[in-house]
Amino acid sequence: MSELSTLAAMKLSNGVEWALHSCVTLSQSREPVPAARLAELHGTPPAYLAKHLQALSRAGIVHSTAGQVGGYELTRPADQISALEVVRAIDGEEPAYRCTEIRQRGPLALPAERCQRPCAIARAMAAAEEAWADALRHVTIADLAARIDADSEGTAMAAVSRWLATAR
Amino acid sequence: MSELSTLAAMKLSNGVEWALHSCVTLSQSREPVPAARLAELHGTPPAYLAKHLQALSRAGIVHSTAGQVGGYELTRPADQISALEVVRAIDGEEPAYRCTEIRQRGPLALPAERCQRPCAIARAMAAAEEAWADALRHVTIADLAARIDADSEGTAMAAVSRWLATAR
DNA sequence: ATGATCTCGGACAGTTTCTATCCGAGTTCT
DNA sequence: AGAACTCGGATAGAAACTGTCCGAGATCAT
Repeated sequence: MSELSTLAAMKLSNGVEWALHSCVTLSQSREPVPAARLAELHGTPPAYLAKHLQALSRAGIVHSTAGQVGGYELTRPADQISALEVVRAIDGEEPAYRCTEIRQRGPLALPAERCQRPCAIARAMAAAEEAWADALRHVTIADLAARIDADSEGTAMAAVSRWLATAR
Repeated sequence: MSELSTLAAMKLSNGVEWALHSCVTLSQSREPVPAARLAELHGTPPAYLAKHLQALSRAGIVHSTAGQVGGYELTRPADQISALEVVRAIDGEEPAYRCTEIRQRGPLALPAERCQRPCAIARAMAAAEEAWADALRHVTIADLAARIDADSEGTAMAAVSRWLATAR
């Protein structure tokens, strides 16, 4: 009788973590930062991180510049970019719970005309996701940077700025 | 310039929907209901639904009985089973966001002794997931059944009970 | 008591999604 | 104008989800 529990879970794409850290890092530099440099700082595969940065670019969160002095930079001040925007840019806009209209199938199927409002189960799941989104909507990249700095007693962000400026 | 958006999203297992509907259905019957019968009612693949019902059984939400008059039944009153329990049973206990400790990697890696508290980004994501869980924790299977019944003006649950009792 | 029928339970493939990588298009500096 | 460096999308590999099958166990009829 082994307590074999499946630890699958509502998996959030791994790139979300890298994207959030990248945005916090970018908030500490006014000059464009190449993807390879972000990958080196975060210890992640360069090519794969680049793919996620492209998603941020498409979402209008960062702006990319090509060429020798190119790289990525935030399009707006860090206090005007919410964590929710970043998560949605990487993970997609589609809700986690997708109702397949079970009530319209089987021997007790309801007619479509009586299913204009989402079913109660879908409503409950949507409300939960809205609570999740609200929590992330009110957290900005600037907030995250400030908290990380506080955790390190004000040394972390300065160290990042210093590292970004050196060894270009 | 096609607005090609990736609609991947924090995908929640499809079986969550079937499990929630199954629990609502089981709340309308005091006798065990076979998996094949639930699948017929919901219009889902019988064998695959059975797989998810096994997960509910392992989580202690339903009790299975073998044999000719066997099937699944709820282990507790429907007002003592939260939607969160059902979702967790199917989708797993692991949080959606998994921190890989980026701060401990790269040239600016922090020593492990200064990383006993989760990093600020992980804390923000955990808080959002806790808000999501709270919303689902306060919704019971009985609530869902009552709301579905209200949506159909009090006919849906009676129809389910009637269908379960017939054509055995 | 025995056999047959019906049930659940875990082990077995197919398909989609995520992970990871490479090379071409465009831009800047020499 | 040439060279070096950057982003961008198209291309393989791995993991997870989706779907299915057959065996183990229990109940009812004989």
